[in-house]
Amino acid sequence: MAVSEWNLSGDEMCPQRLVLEHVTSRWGVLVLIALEERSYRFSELRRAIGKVSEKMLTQTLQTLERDGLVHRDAKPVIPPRVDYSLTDLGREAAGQVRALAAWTEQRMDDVQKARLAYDEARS
Amino acid sequence: MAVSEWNLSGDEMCPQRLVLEHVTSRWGVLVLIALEERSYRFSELRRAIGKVSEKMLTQTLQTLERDGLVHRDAKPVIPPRVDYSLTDLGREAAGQVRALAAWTEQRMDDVQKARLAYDEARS
DNA sequence: CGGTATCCAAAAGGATACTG
DNA sequence: CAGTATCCTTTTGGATACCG
Repeated sequence: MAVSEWNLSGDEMCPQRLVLEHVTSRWGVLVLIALEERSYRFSELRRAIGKVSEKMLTQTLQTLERDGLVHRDAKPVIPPRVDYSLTDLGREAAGQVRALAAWTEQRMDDVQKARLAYDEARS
Repeated sequence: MAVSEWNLSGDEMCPQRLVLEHVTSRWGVLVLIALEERSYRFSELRRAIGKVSEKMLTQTLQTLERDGLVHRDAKPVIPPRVDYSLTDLGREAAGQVRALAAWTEQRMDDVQKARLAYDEARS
């Protein structure tokens, strides 16, 4: 696919670009990596991730569910209990995201050095 | 690395997370994929990508240059000529990003189906 | 040509209160 | 518990004007 086709046409993005944004979004990345290990309940996931607001976690989970990456299992009990897990498609996505995350971790030293050199050259 | 460590601590993100944001940012993705093919001049790159403003392209290129992913070669001529290319580190990053992009392209049909099913179930 | 600086509109994100 | 609804703040992005 050509570079220019990954861009906006008129006012909207191409659909691929949207999925890419969803899985690489601020909380999307963390949700996918967390759920790759095991399934989580809503509040449990919220604590695991750390500082995400209810609103953003809900929004992120709904987006990923709609894209078919996350499975939502709401048990009809009181108090409510909802379990989230990855679908097969979601596991593929999580693998890709984790690869990218692992790369940044692996090359972080090189990036830090580059930043120091860059800042140095300009001070 | 544990999930919670990929998150914010106090007010700032962990450095890995920042690099991840840079390479997966709206224009960062397109810049990396474009420069993976060949080097570009500023305006040429702008046309190739399509609808990016000067400001955002400049900002994106500076961020990626600072992270050591993009090499900036400013020729001392009039009119000015600046060539952008990938560093070795940048080529690695571009490979990862392209893998993720290729995945979204490959699985787009499944995602579309999931979306239709999701919307259907709620209408 | 390849930027920088400034201003403004739009979108993302968070705090709080409320509900089944 | 797991959300929804509302309001408000912060961030992002683009248009415009100017400079070396």
